[in-house]
Amino acid sequence: MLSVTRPQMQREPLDLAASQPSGGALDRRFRSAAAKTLEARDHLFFEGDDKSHAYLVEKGSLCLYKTLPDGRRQIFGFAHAGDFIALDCSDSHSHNARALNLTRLRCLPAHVLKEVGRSDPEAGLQLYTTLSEHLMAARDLLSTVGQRSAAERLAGLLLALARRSERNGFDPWKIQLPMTRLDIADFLSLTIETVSRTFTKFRQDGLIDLTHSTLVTIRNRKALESLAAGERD
Amino acid sequence: MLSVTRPQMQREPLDLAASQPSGGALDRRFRSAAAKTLEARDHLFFEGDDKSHAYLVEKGSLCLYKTLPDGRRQIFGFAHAGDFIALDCSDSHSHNARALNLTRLRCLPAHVLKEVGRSDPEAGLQLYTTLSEHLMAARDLLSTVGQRSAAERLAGLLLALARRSERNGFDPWKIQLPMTRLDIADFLSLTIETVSRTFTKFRQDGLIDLTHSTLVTIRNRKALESLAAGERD
DNA sequence: CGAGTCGTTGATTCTTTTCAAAGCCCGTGG
DNA sequence: CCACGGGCTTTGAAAAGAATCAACGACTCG
Repeated sequence: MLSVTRPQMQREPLDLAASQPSGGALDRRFRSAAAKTLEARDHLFFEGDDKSHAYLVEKGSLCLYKTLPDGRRQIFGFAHAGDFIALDCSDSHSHNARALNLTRLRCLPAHVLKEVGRSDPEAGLQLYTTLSEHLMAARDLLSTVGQRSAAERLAGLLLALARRSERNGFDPWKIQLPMTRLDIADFLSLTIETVSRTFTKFRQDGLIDLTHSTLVTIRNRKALESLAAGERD
Repeated sequence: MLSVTRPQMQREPLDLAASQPSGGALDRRFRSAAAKTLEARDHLFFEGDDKSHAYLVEKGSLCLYKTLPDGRRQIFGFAHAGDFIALDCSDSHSHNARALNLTRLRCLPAHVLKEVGRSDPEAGLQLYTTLSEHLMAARDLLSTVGQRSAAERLAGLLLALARRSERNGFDPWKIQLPMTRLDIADFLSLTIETVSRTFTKFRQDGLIDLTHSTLVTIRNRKALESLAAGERD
């Protein structure tokens, strides 16, 4: 391994949605755009589709993913209220977007987005910052998936969800999972069995309670944090 | 697994450097900026450092990586001549950058970059496209690392290097590896032993020749491509 | 020539996946 | 109200793939 003699600052890993306090100049453009509603499991778009619009999530949540020809799936993020989707600059979508539950979005035509980026410096800046955050999120997930064990990955996800919970004014100790085991597995690059077993292990070790398969109560945050930090016990 | 009934278009996986034909408006800004030279193994910057500049590589190559507290390392890209580094919009560097060999760069002060993005629409657009490409590269690598086997990952890397070779006017069948086994391992999230064994296996199976550990000749491109595509034999 | 770095190979271990089966939850309909 | 069915989750046993530990070989630079 490479030895680096400099101190390292770790960003919060797995910050699912790098959503800033909404209300930027870009937000305003979206809020006046056409609305759209999706049922659970509906796709907003598929990989390869022409990119007609960029989107702002107003309510609900979606998962963003890619698949290999044989069906293996990699989720690289979940988008929640306040998050932007498909901000990148390409003519066709580079991934799929599917609603996890009832979802409402605002749809800004792609050419308008490009025009806004050019003509409105403030919106352009927010576009730039948001894209940067998406990039950092992707790289963080990459190093999580590439370097961490199953337990470390799941601990990181639970803490990220807890932080999100807290940010939204909910109890940071009780996490209502918005996604299934399969979604978690495909996000963390594990199988559902491994995810399930890791949940069970966390419960047995007293790190969490599992009232229900979708309701996690954190019992030992310290332990989860030290796992997620990746210090290799 | 999720069943999607739509056709899927795969982007080229592992396009290491999404470098456009240089000569954009952004390039011009950099070319007139201060130059800097790094020896092999020198760091350009570390994670957490204040971001003073963004960079354009003029000659040589660097690797961009993150490390966990215990030293595990994830390389998420290599930057070669014509590539931009640290274009993202944050006050401190989110990763490390280290020269693989003798490297020359142009350094544009961060505040100038921001100003250029705001005031020069054409440069702003190139900034936007380049950042988008970096984002797609990160997501591609994520799904490679998350979903593919060791052989599939290495095949993908070799083909990406071959394409780069070709793009630069070199023989697309002979690849001069610019990085060590450790770099490859940390890029593909494998160990050096697994990388080495996979090279050996490719050689034994007649997919490549290994004149030297850093000189790969492609003998069966079809087979490599079908591996890299990820169709699961 | 010798030290050191990098790469290869072998034997073994470990984590995670795969395959298989059973349990649970929840909505539907009798 | 309870039985039935289907999807999701859990659990177990076996297998596979990659990591780890260890040793050796090749090449480079003093």
